[in-house]
Amino acid sequence: MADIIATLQKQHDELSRSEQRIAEIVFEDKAFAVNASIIELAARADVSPPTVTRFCRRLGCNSFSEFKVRLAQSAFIGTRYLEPEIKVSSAQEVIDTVMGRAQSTLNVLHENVDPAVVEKIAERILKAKMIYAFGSGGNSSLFAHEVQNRLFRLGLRVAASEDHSMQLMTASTLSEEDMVIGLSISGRNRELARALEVAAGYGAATASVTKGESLVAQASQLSLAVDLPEGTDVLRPSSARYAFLAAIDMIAFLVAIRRKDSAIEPLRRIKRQLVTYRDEDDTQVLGD
Amino acid sequence: MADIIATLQKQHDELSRSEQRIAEIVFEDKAFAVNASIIELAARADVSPPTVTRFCRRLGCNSFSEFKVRLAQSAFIGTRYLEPEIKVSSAQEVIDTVMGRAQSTLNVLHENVDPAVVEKIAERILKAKMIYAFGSGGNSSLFAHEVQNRLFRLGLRVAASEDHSMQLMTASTLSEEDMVIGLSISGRNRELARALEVAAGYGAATASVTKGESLVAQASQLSLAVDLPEGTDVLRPSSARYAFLAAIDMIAFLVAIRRKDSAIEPLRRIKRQLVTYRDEDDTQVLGD
DNA sequence: AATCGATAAGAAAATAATTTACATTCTGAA
DNA sequence: TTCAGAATGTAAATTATTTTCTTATCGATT
Repeated sequence: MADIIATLQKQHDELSRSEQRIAEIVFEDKAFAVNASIIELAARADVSPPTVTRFCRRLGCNSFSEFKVRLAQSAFIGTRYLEPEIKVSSAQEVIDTVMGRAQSTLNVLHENVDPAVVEKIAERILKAKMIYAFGSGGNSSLFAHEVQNRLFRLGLRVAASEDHSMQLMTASTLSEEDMVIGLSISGRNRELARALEVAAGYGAATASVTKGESLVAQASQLSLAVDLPEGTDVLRPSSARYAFLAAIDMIAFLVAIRRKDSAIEPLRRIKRQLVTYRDEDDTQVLGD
Repeated sequence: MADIIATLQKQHDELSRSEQRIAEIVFEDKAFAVNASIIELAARADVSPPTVTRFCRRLGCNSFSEFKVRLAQSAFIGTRYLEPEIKVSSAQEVIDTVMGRAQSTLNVLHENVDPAVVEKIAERILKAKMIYAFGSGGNSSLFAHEVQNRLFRLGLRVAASEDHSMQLMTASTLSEEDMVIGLSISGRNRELARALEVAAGYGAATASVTKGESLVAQASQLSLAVDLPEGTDVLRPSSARYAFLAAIDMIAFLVAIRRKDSAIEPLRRIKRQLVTYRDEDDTQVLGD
């Protein structure tokens, strides 16, 4: 069941004028919307109650109260994120803001992610003899290491690189047995796009997790689109991080499931090593 | 406004017998309670509707619908995702599972994070002349780099290390002007705990983001507790990642706000370099 | 420009949900 | 046992919501 605010944003253009007015108010003042009766909300939007009911139906709810419940379930979390410039100063406000943005970002990804692409990338990973994860810049290099971190636990051969030159050189040594996964938030990493093309030129499979339609997306055979609105406030932490982590999570999780039997043994071994070495409590997280 | 489920548990003993029966049902099946009408809920608890109204009032709500809204807002609603073993096989199920766990993990963090500690760590970071972020193992080393990635953008001096030996050697060179931030999911990283103690021994400030009460937490002066239930299924991706990322996000965000004026300039510079070099569209994410 | 069809939106009626007011039934202490 | 007070239910009143039906609006077509 999708987040109602996300649905609201997505369907905004398909709403009638009155409905958009309701949407506006809901969006602007969720605290009001969540507590108001249908009559109050209708009055404030200057429409009739039946229009509000129709508005709820259009959003996939059976009734106004179902709408309110769904709104309450997401409003709490999402409130702050969508409003561009909020005054934030106390620690509690920072916490709420960070959480709100993270949640909202994940919701946006959830709404837009294409299962077919996740499936295809996972399948291709399973076929590869060796996998290279490429990403540069503070964030995307992190993602490359995350890919490595996740896949090696499944007993796959995988290397990560954040170095453009290494990426390019590596790409030119590949063959049909190899696969390159490119990571880029912006999708404008020219060097990465080049490396992907070179790799493909030598027969390697290429995939990316990046902005849809971007340079990097176009340079790869498979591309999982992660499209997120990024604010303009320079102080704003890039909440895209959560979405990329989740995207990688999805791919890795599916790979794990698809090769379940052969994946358990490497994990067991890693775990045993860590436990033996560190202490006896084997509930600890794999590899910290 | 307190969480309604928490209120429910706290006031449990002061409720009458019928009210306790209602509480029971709400607690057992929140999904039902949140969607049911007062009549349905009353019927299921085998009480009359007015008793339900009285129950709501006792919990500090003015009406049944206010109660429902508060219930829907309760973070506990999200915890259904934490239920251990769901059979997952299709890509869509994987996506839903990954998203659900990520959201739940974030909810748990949101519930438990201590704003005072976030504030203290941020304040201490602002005082330090140099910051070292230490973490090892696939996940925690990622977090160390995340700390570095976030703080250098604010114009702070920061280095990350995932190497135990380097951490220990570095720790022994520090002074009052330095600060070490230790990252560990499990909190059982003995080498990290040692490095933190050594650093403190030489007068450096020490903080950690790790499991509460753990070895690493005890070894540091300030510790932001991130306590999450970790499943036992070895195939399960560690959703703790999201919570740690968020925890770091909170600290970095607060640091950014506290030194707002001086933080904008470094960010502006980083951005200008990237834009000039890469392309003209300056909406791209800082550092990809 | 006139007309048709489709969609949107409101009015009023019908229905359903919730609350209030009041009556009854318990419970436990004197 | 009896009585005060709390707890609960019944039924009425109120309020909220939805349905049905009508009117208005807009755009396309002739």
